[in-house]
Amino acid sequence: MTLSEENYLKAVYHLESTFPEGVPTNAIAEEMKTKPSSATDMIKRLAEKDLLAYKPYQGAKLNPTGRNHAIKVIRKHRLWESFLVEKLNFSWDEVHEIAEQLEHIKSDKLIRELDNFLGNPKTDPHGDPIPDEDGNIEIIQKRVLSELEKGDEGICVGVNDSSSAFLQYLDKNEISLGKKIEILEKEEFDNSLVIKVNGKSMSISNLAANNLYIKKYA
Amino acid sequence: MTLSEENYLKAVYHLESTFPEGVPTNAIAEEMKTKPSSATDMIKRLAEKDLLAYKPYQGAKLNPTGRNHAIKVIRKHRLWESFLVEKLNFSWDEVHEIAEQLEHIKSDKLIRELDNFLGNPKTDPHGDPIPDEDGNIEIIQKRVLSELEKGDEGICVGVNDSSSAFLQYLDKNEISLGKKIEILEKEEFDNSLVIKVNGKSMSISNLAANNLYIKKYA
DNA sequence: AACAATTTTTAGCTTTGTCTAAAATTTATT
DNA sequence: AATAAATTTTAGACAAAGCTAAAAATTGTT
Repeated sequence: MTLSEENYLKAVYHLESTFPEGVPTNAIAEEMKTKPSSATDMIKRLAEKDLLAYKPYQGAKLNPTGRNHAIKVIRKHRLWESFLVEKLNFSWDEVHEIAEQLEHIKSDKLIRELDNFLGNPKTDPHGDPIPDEDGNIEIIQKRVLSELEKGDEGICVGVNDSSSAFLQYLDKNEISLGKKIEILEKEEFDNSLVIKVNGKSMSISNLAANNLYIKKYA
Repeated sequence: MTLSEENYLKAVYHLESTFPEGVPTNAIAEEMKTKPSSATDMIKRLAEKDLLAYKPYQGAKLNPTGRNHAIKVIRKHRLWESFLVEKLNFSWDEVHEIAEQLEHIKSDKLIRELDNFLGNPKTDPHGDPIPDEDGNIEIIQKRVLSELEKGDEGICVGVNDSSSAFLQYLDKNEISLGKKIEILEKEEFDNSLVIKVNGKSMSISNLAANNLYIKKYA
């Protein structure tokens, strides 16, 4: 399994939630920042290797073997991100690129020991669940902040956009995982929200609210 | 700088102590487990990129830029080996292959933080010196055990052969870095030695004694 | 000095993963 | 249903890094 093959599997895995009937070539190409023709080539190779199902013009669907591989890579990515933040003083907006490299290191023992060393964390620094050794991945029920209604309350459990820009915006406004958020107002005009967090009220754009995951209080 | 280029630089660096007048193509090919023709190709590319001096049939010589790159890779390799042993319960014979992968991860901050996290170790688990951030590498004055004479004493400071087989042999005989070793006898016939270590005497073959570095007491 | 042996280089081919441009297929629109 | 638009695939090229086989240069031996 080459580095590039692993990255494609991961891309297909992530896109499957948006395209459950088959992930389009163009979507894969965009995710991988390559051209559709390149994506086609790679998808064919992965189908050849029996990691996914592919019918021309019908998109790609991981089979259990391929999904397993993808999940293993994701497990490694999220464990390394946790390591960087917990042990090496990285902030949550600095870890993605490095974890993209580290996730391809091959050693079962390494990742098992790393998991133990970190105390078997359940989620990574962005709130995403870390699959266990057998590939089981906990589905955290979450919704985007913008879905909530006036008066609703919840806690911040993750982000959809892991870009430095967004994460630093959150840092600046003291919004982090575990924080309690209450909807004070919904502005019809631009779908922005007024929320209460840290006892203070602030305004948050629809774009930002679309990228913040909340677990609503029951 | 590709992974392969980094590995070649490292190979040339290691071979320069044996071939100070220029590292022969064949030696590089052997070290890299490729064919001489492949080595020639790569050496030319590295010369093209101004990392080493190359004249056909004259071997390769790193220039300061190339040497710097090589040392950085070696620094990363040895820090990762230390991490694996100190933090993740690896033994010294298990770390080499994984460090070969980890040494290519690109992030200055990562390696700086890792160094601090480990408490800025001076040597790796095999006794090899870890270069500092500026590429300064301490030359530990050492000699192979087989050079010592009857009655000499010293402490074990490193190994020349990092193979699992050799390291496990040392483990089995409770020889590790820092151990005091005294030469009780030299056997003329096969150049084996009788040594005292851990208060017990044992016999050690010439081959083994050639791969164990000792710092002789002044 | 001449020939043999060794070392090194060159030339040409392969695979991986990318690209562009053109062809084919599917979807949308009138 | 026919045509336009969008998507996807095919065909052919390219760079990296390796290979084999053959040529060239160097070194060693008589």
